[in-house]
Amino acid sequence: MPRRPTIADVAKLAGVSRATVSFVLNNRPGVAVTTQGRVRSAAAELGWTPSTSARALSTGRAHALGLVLTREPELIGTDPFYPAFMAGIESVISATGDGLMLQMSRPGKEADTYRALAADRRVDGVFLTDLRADDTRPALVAELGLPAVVVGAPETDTGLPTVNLDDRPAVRDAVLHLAQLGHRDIAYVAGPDQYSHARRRTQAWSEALAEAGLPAGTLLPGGFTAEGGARATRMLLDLPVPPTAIVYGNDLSATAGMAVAQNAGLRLPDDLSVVGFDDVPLASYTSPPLTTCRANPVSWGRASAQALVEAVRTGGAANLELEPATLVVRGSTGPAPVRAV
Amino acid sequence: MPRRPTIADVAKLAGVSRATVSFVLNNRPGVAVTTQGRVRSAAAELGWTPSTSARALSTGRAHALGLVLTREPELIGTDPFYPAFMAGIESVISATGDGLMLQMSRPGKEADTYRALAADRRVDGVFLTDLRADDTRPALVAELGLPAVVVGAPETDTGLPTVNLDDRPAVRDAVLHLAQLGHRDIAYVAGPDQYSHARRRTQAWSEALAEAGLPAGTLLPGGFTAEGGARATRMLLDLPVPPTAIVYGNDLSATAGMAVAQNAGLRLPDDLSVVGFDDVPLASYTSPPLTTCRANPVSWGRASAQALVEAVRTGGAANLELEPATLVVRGSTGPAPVRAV
DNA sequence: TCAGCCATTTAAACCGGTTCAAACGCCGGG
DNA sequence: CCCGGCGTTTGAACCGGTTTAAATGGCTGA
Repeated sequence: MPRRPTIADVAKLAGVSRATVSFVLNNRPGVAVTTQGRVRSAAAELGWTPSTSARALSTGRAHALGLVLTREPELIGTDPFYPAFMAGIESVISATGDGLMLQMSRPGKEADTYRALAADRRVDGVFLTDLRADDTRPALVAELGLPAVVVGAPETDTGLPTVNLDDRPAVRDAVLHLAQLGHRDIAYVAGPDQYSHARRRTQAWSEALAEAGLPAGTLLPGGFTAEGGARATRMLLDLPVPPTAIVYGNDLSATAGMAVAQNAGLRLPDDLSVVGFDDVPLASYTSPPLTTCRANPVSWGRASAQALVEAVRTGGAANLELEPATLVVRGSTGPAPVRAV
Repeated sequence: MPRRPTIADVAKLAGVSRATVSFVLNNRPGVAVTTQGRVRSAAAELGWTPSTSARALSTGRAHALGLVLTREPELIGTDPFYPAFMAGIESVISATGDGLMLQMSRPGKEADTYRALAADRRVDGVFLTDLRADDTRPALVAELGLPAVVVGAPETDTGLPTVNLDDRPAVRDAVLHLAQLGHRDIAYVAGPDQYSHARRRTQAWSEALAEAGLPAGTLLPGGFTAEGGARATRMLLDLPVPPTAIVYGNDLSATAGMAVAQNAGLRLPDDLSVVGFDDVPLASYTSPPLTTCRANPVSWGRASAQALVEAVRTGGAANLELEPATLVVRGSTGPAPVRAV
């Protein structure tokens, strides 16, 4: 196992000093073209790549970004957001040569995680996802001097660059779509209330009801889980006057809710209309296919990564508003059943 | 923004040399207890944590492990494996103080990814997941001198430490369970054939059929996707004599398959029995609840991380066999329909 | 009293890059 | 012929740790 080459080996082979090699590598002006050529071919011949840790030490930049997954263990893995989001990040940082450091953390323990990331200087900046009401993380990263980008949650001003993708238009369209189909009793099964994005979707539902001139609907927590969706659905169906349509905070809850309704003997969408959120791959293949809302987490990851890279480089970045989520109408929504008066 | 403290600051405050601080930090023997105390409280007072990059440079270890996601973009995110697996990894490396570097890579381009990881010395070792037939990665990491642990795929001897979790007993149990219910025509909707684990499940199905004294069943590709599962199911139901039971390579395909069957007017499990694989959170909440196979990806991640840490430290690790996957019987399997003769 | 030993501590080199001030070689102009 | 200036190159310091060999100092036994 030959020792891997260092900048000194390249310098020797090219017949220049280490400084010159470094200049060429970072294409700094002021190096003769012929010298550049010699250095580059020497580097290529030796297969030399600068050591990340050495470079990190002297530049003070880790060349890595941090993503902390603060979601509850049982929620992580049910959510299609993160993998897609990470794919978006990757598409950006693979170009800049940065790495992505992943940390998992249980809610509540997160502050330590960020503190550790900052203290170790393992990352140059972090993504803040799943912001919650009164989230302490924006203040924390500010205190730590750690560049950060907030993913979502634009209304609470954090003083940090924010990349936002508005869920609300899709939820609003879903409600209006149902209203147009004649539904007047549209319930909502919400995600965990502490998440800003979950609350925002709930709010969009309630505002859209008002906009459509409909009475307030029943609101139940579904926790973004299958179990929560199922339980909420059972409760809704047990009401003296059950809703004719249910909008869910995500597809997982919605799919579970559909199963509950079908087990209860309801036909979808004839007896009950259902709308989800996320447009998971399964959504087109449920029975009936799920009407749902589609965001673009890949573009979100891409934009967030660009913003964070920018923030690391310049100390700040502009807020960015992405294309909002849209409604995808499929078979799980239909005309409201004619109800005995 | 005060400059963050270095080891020199701690040394000065404690009235010792930098070397002593380093010794205390790595709890090396030969430092007086009183000195240790002074150093530790000085470090605590300054809130000092050693810089990862400096440490990485002098020790030659990056204190990070690499996970390359080589799955197709459309498959990533539909699979509950990785998040759970990463949670398992995290539980180990959070104790050792290591980090987890994530890289995404399209199949085919992966060699470059590993090469880059190794060249940059960004990670001390890598997890090799989703091994495929004639996978070049084991040879590659061996050539690069990069410690690695193979996750799954025990039968193809890679010369690398392997952590395995046997899917087959669960699939076998599923087939025997169906046979006992009177099914004689049990089809299989397989995952992508190039993945070793997908092939192994297929093989388990076919062997179990033989063991149960049943004729060979129909085998169709489902690609581990919803769409593939739906398509395969349609083809199976269109057969002159459709199977009375279908085993799917994963829950996603199975769920999509269930929807297709129900849309075709079949009642489950009366007309058709269905078995999945993974036991995703949704599985208990489909209609009917999905009979499926359950592995433990968290324990897999934990064991793999332990093995990789060991391999990095000592240059090798023992192979490890985890508790095999088990069958979870729910409502989607039932007695075979009585068929007109 | 002093050599010798042990426990403890330290100075200095090293890891592999980056960066700045200084040196170099070469040119044209005075 | 010498000097100033420019384009190019380089020596050396520096980043913040680890590690080794050597120095220090206190104690014991002869």
